[in-house]
Amino acid sequence: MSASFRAPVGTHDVLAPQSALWEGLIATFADFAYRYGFTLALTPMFEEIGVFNRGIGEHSDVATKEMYVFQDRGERTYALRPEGTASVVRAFVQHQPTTPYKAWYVTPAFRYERPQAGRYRQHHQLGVEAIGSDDPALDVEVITLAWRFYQALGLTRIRLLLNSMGHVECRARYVAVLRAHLEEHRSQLCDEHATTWSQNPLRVLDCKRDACIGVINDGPLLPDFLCADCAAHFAAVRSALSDLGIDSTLEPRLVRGFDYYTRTTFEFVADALGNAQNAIGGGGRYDGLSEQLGGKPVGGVGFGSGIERLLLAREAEGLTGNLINRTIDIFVVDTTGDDVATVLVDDLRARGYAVERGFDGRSMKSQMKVADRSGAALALLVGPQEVAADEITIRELRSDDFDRAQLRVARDELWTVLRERLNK
RNA sequence: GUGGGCGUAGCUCAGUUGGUUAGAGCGCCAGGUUGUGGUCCUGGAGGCCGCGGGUUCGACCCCCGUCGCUCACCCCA
Repeated sequence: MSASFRAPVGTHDVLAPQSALWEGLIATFADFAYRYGFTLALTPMFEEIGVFNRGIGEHSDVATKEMYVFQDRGERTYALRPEGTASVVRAFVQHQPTTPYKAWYVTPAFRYERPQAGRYRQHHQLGVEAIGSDDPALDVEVITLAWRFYQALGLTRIRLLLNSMGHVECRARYVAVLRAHLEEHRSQLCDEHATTWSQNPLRVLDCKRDACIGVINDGPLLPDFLCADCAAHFAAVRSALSDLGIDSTLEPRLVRGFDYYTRTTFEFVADALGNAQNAIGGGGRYDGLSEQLGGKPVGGVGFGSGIERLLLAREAEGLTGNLINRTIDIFVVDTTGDDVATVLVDDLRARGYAVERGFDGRSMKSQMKVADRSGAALALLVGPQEVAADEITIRELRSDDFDRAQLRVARDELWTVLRERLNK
C-alpha cells in the first residue's frame, strides 16, 4: 500500500485485463479511419504554447488554468497538448499536404484540473481531422465516422447534438445581440456569470444553472443569425445526416469550449452515463484555425472522443465483451528444463499461435495451474517421456470430456492435430 | 481553485467504550505417493493499521496537520 512512487494525481496505469479493451477500441477505430480514407498522423505531445492558446482561445478555461506549461532547458515555453486538433493543424500548416488532408490520431491529452469520475489530468483521445476544404460532405463524413464507430462499440444510448456557430461575421453579429441581451438581464444571471458575462458571452450559453438558463431561453439563438452561405452549409449537413438515418438534435445553445469552432459544431452524449461527464466526443469546423497558425485560410473539420469515457459508457450500458481477442491459444508446460520446449514454443509462434509457457522450473502441477489461469485452450506437455519418444502430450483445458481431454501425438503430427483442435 | 466521504495484507473488508502477539475471505506460493489445471484439504509468505506530530500509563481506535484516493461544483473528453 505504501509504494514509494505512484502514478501522478489524475493519471492511471492501464494494465491487463483492462488494457485489452483499449487495444480493441483503438484497433477498431484505426480500422474505421482506414476505411473512411484517413491516414495516421503522429505529432509531438507538446508544442510551443502559442499553438494551443491561439487556437483554443487565450481566455478559455483550458488555456488560462488547465494547461501543463513548462520551459525546457533552452527556455522555450511549451505546453503538453490539452486536445488533439491544434497539433494536427499545425502539422498541416508546416508540411502543406494535398487537400483535403484527412488524418486520424490517438493521443494522451493533458489538463490540470481536479480529477473526478470520467475526468483526469491525463486522458486519451482518438479522433480525425479533415483539413483544407469547406465541403459540408466532410462535416458529414466526420460525424458519420464517429457515429458508426460508436455503433460498432455496441453503444446504443448516444445522442448527437448539433449546432452551427456560423463563420466569423455571423458569430460577431450574434455575440453583439447576445451581449446586449445579457446586459439587459444581467441581474438575473447566476453569481458567476453576473460578473463574467461580458468577457465571453458564449460561455453563458453553457451554464447549467437555472438562473442563466432562464435568461438564455428567451434570448437570441445562434442559428437565427447565420448568413445565407452558413445557413446553406448547415442545411446541407443536416439533410445528409437525415438521409443517412443518423438522428440529431438541433441544440442552439451548444457552444463548445474552444474558440476556434465555426459553422458546424456537435457533441455526442452518452445517456447511460449519469454524471456530468457524459460527453463522449465532440467536434466541429474550425475554418479560421489554419490561418491563425500561420497557414492558408482554409477550412477544416474534425472530432475527438475520449477513450476513458467511451469505456465508461460501454460499461454503463452493460457491454462487457472484448473488442479484440487477447486470450492465448497454447500453454507449453515443460519439466525437462532443456531446449526442446523452447524450440517448440518458437515453432508454434512462428506458425501464428499465441503461446505462453512455464518458467522458473516449476513443478508440473504448478505449471498446469498457471496454464489454466492463462486462459489457453490447450496445454502442451513436454516432459522426459515425451522427449524420449519424440512426442507431445496435448491436454484440453476447457473440456470436461475426459475422452477428449488428453492425448499423445508424434511430434510431426502435432500441427495437424492443433489445426483441428484450435481451428486455426 | 472550493466542498463532502474515505485511507488496516496484492484485492474486498472486520477490528469490541483506546488495553498489550492486528484478523477473515479471495488471490499468491508450497505440499496432499509415483509427471497433470479447474473442486477439496493442509501449511506458508505477505501489514512501521498512508505519513508526521499531540493527548494518554497505553493509540489501528481520540485530536491537529499533511499526503493520497474518491465524489461533487466549475469546465471538459
